[in-house]
Amino acid sequence: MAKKSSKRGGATLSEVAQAAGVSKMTASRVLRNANGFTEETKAKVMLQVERLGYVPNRIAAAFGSFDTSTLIGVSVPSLTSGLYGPVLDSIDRTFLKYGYQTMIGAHERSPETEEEWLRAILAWRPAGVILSGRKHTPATVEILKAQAIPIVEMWNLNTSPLDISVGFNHFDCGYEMGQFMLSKGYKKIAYIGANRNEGSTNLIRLDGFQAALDDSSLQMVSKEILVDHAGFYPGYYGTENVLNRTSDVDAIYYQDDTMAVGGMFYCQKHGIEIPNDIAIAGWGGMEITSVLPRKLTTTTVATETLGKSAAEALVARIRNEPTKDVNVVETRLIPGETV
Amino acid sequence: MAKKSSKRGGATLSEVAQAAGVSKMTASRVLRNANGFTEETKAKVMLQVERLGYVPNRIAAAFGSFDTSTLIGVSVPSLTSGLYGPVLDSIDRTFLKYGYQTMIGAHERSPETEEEWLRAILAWRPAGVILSGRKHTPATVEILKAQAIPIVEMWNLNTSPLDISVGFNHFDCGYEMGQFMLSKGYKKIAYIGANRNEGSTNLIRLDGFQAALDDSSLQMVSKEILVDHAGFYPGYYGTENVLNRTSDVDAIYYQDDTMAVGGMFYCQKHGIEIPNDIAIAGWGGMEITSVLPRKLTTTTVATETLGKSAAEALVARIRNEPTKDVNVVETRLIPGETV
DNA sequence: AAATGTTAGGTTACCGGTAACATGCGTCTA
DNA sequence: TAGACGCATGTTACCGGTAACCTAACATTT
Repeated sequence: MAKKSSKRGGATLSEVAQAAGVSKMTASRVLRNANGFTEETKAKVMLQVERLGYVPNRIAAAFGSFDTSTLIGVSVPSLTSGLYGPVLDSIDRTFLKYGYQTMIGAHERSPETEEEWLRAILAWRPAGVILSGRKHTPATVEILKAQAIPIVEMWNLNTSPLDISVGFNHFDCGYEMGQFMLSKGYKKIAYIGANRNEGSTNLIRLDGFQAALDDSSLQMVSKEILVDHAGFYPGYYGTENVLNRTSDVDAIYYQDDTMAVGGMFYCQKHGIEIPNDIAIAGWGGMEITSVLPRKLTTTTVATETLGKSAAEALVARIRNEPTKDVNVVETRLIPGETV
Repeated sequence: MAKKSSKRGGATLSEVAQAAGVSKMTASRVLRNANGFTEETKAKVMLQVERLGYVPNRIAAAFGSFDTSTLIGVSVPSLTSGLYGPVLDSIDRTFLKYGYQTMIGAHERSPETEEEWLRAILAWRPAGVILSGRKHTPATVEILKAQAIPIVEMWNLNTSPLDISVGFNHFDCGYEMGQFMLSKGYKKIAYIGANRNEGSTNLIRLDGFQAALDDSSLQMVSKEILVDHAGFYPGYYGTENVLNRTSDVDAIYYQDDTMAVGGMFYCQKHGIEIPNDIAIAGWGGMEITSVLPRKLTTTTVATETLGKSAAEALVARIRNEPTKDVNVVETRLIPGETV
């Protein structure tokens, strides 16, 4: 009977309107809570909405008028990392509160994947996008300019953002930790990290750390950057590498807490005392630090705040409310007991 | 000049077609790689696509014909958990390979949030959805039936799924671990977990574990289920609670590896030897286990496989290819050295 | 009482693609 | 060589909402 069933399941607005005995425009007004209808009319419409199990077709709505998009694209390097999870949770919750849906993509730390993802997401005409990572392909920048939509660059603080930047000052994190280590008298300092590509913000922390050492004219004794995701095992393994190469190390700065914990376990296994034999420090203030036998020296970052701020900045920009272009999210060095 | 600029940035298909000197239908065919055009025509169209920076409007496309949706909704309890991350990464990658976009939502372990999210996502008329968690509200089930779209229930194995189930057999995981502990002679066994609500699949593992104990007519000496996310600190804290309550415990089964590690740290701090004084076991085979001084007794789960299988099953169903309704993803008990 | 404003509600056109069908032209077969 | 066929391409209608505009009824002002 149904000729092709181009329509699936749900009723359409017209059907709801017809059942309620009003025009579909009136039904539309009721559902959008625009004004121009009586309580009585509203009741009639809502009754039919309920009865017919009407699910609005956001596609048609978005199609008709571009300003109505409730879609936000969010790109992160990875969903696996311990730190992006909380940020995404926070972003997701915040946008939900404001009535937006998020479409998350993982670009695996490659600007090319990011570009590919961006093309896909822009095809859905989102109201705005959140990007992370510091490098974009030239094409990415071109496309974004052409579409002229609000953009938040998140995670790394960018003083000349495409549009809005919300992030941590990674350079300062590294610099501060470098100074802290130096102030404690360490002289034979190593760095251990793990990166999949050049654009990673972790390297900015290394730059800051290096700068602190440079300021004291101190050479780093060893630098190990594994081609891998940051994690417990890379930390363990990286430590092994560094200590096999140069036994003369008195402090190690790790890319993040998971790697630092990996290093701690290596030291524990090999009878190396922390911080007497070797001092270690991480970054991120991850949950595991709360159970370590010795409080880890690290930098805590407010992932929840970052996500919330990024989302709120984007919403404000979408709504043409005033917003700062550059937003720093606070980080705090925790002295701990391992340095 | 532009009257309202309802259009943003990009060129439309009509503009591309006009520039190429063909009808928009022909341009559409070229872009969709449908057949019915010469190489020469294709070249003309592609040239203009390139020149004008054309980004197709997926909304309009999806609007016109419902079978074309390339959108997949994926719902998980949380983005923060260490285990869902890899699953999502894997899902995302797999769908990308098949030309679908994913829209991820976190439902915070509440069926009500899941329902809310589902309504939002269905408004976008996705080609299919992946849900996790075992409980859905009655309304959720109603809505899904009305929409008649392919569904994968993921994470927990469900022998009578709404459509397709891809998951781990949590009951067996628990049962196996129970048997394993019993086979090692432990008699005073406790369980420590952390849940935010009733629907959590973790409780199924507990059921299985309990069943193994029941089979040997053994009573659990203590059971601690914190109202929290699973994590290192809840594991630490839960252990403290249990051991303060009953010192007479010789083995603890934890909800997952993070909690087990938290417990390990508690024991380490209090001079409790593992496994001599207390045996511990976790679940998940998380990355941290690779650096522990003593190999953790746990159950490894193939998160990558789960994500890939879930995505592939959904794609097959969408394309009307044959698919099994119930797909078990393997789990493996790792004896380790802590039991 | 006429002019004016206000408000609920209807009408029309359109967003940008794609399915379905129509057309026109060259090629092959009987 | 007529007729049938195949193939590239054009034409039309439509998807489900919403903006913009219009109308009619009633209230308010002068």
